[in-house]
Amino acid sequence: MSEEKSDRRVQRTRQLLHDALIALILEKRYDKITVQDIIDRANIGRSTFYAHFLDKEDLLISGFHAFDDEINEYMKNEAHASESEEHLLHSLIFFRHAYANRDLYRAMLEGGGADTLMDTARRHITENIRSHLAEALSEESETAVPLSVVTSFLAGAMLSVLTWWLDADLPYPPEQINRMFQELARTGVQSMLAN
Amino acid sequence: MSEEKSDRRVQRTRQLLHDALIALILEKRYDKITVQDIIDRANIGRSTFYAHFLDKEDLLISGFHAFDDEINEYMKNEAHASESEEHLLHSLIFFRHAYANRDLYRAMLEGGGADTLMDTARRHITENIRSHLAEALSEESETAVPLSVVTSFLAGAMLSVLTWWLDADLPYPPEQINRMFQELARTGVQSMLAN
DNA sequence: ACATTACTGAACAAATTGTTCGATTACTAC
DNA sequence: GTAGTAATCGAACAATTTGTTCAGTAATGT
Repeated sequence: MSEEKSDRRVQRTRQLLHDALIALILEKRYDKITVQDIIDRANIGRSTFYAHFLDKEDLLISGFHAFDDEINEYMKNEAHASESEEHLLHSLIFFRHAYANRDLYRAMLEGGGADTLMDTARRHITENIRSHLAEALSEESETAVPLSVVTSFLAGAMLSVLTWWLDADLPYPPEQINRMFQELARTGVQSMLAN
Repeated sequence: MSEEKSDRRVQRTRQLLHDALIALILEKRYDKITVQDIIDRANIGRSTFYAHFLDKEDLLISGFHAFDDEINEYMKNEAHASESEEHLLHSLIFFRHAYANRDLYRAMLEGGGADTLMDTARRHITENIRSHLAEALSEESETAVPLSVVTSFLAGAMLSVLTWWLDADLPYPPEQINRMFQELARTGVQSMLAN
């Protein structure tokens, strides 16, 4: 797992640019952010920017890849720690990770115009859910609702609740919001209406 | 309900511009579309464009308002026709309306970069669900899960399933996809795992 | 300490945006 | 139908933004 980038300068430059972009996304809409804004904030020369990234979006995507690696690492470490039989997807891990990285998540999920990130996040969660569901629904159990629909249902609900939670400024701890989500996902809204 | 715009020219111009934008969104990402693209497609002069709209986004939003009015009209007409006691939200109406206006919905939900529309759509659905739920959960029924969370859960799931359905090229009729959604929303995933 | 590699900053063409204005055309009301 | 009003056209414009180039300077690794 040795990093290929030995030169500190490239690490610093890339980090500064990523940080600057995240900070700016939290301030204004992604599509209103210019390359000039980014390099001013990062205090990096114009030509240097283009030496590292193709354009603004390349920086954004590249930033997400780093994030992607991190969350995968995070999941590997936390996966066995959580009682996975009990839950129908690793949602707690997402809530915990979002809790620890609020700003990044906010930038990702609310940052206007940066739906490349939203899409990637959705794909990520969707994949997680799909694999999780696939083993839960052992082979031939034919259900009335196709796997794709269930997956899309849960992924959408998950992302939406996550976004609401961040938007509302984390009114509950990760464990609690996760319990609510799991409850809704498992038994549906019916139980709430039955009293 | 008289229209204020008597002059045909302005109606034509605005319509042409709206149509051109929708067509273009279905072809390429919203943020890659220039004003020049739009007026070329619509065959409208540059100065005319700016006589009607502030910029590209203004055109987009204004287009959605027309859509917004239409779906409200649609819901008023269809609402009593559907047996609303049976369902926990008017999802069937959305599925039907999306079925009848595929292209517009696709442009709205998948059109890269146009998340202004996605947001508005989400807000619209959220509002619908909230009011619907509010009366279902009569006054003081204190539930473990707050209304905001349920609302966000259902709205996200609804939008996600709707998008999946459009993406998959309408593999089921509106009634069927709606049944699946209602089933998942009402009884959750539990029932599927219990066999 | 030395060779290598990255960063700087200024200058550049190209594309895009949003505005202005006089000439032309279409519309409505009468 | 015609006259007056209002909308459209199109060309020209400054201002931004983008992405590239290159020679000079600084930092880095060995």
